[in-house]
Amino acid sequence: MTTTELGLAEALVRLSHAVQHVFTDVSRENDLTPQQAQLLCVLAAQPLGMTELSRRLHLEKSSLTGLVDRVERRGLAERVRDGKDRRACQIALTDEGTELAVRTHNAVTARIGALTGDLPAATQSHVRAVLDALTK
Amino acid sequence: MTTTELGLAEALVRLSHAVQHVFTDVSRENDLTPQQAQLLCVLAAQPLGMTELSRRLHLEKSSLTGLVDRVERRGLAERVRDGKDRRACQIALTDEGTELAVRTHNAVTARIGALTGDLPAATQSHVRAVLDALTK
DNA sequence: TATTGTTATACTCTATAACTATA
DNA sequence: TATAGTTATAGAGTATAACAATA
Repeated sequence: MTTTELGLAEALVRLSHAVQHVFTDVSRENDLTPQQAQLLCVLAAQPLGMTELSRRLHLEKSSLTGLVDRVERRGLAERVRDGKDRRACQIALTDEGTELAVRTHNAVTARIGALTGDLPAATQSHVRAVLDALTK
Repeated sequence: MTTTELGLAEALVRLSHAVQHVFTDVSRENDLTPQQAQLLCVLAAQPLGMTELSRRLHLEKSSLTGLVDRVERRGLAERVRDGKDRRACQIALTDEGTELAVRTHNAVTARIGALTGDLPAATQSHVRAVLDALTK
């Protein structure tokens, strides 16, 4: 039977929309577009070059140029020229950008955590393990 | 402990991004923007007015006007004037729009189903039940 | 007065194609 | 030649504010 499969896929899509809405709302409250917030969250882990960022965000490099321009103009990130390869640069968050990235990330996980908080701990860790396996 | 909660929330966010990418890719293959595809999928269930659509898509009504204009211009949907309330209209898919909505929906669920298909049936239904409860 | 939907305006986001500079 | 990133251009998506028409 494929009923179970289809049902799960649809549940994942619905869930994704719900998460998306939370992310959009939180971004807004922090005066960021969802795209800017996502960029900041990716860069919070480590600085990255344009090509690698493009790959991670599924965006054309030319689309990224403007996005990075705008967060740089706001003082949230900086293009740091690479010493070895003079074509390349690393996009690094400023202190303000890092602070905003952390705040946004925490607000998103807190809001989603509020939804999942009522689930039994065993259920939470089971579902988490399954989802981790899917996105690995 | 909050470790489990946070871990689950983060897993849900990662998963949401993965689903988002699938949705974007499929939309593209069907010559639609992700926003247009989402609109079509919502309308596939039933025609809706602008105010109700705005609520479901988390968009301002003014943003929706242009989105509906573009799908209407492409012949995928139509504004049907309401007989009772002459201010209102229902947005209804054309046959072509319905066909495209179904194709997109099926492609998305198939692609996500391919990811989840390896899971044991019991795991699938368990996770589905949990996710359904979260987005209810 | 309240509600339904649109218009006007200003940005942001995105892709394609062509480009510069460096490797 | 290939790669890193940008520019030019065009269109799509979005919000805010002001508006028209109907309830």
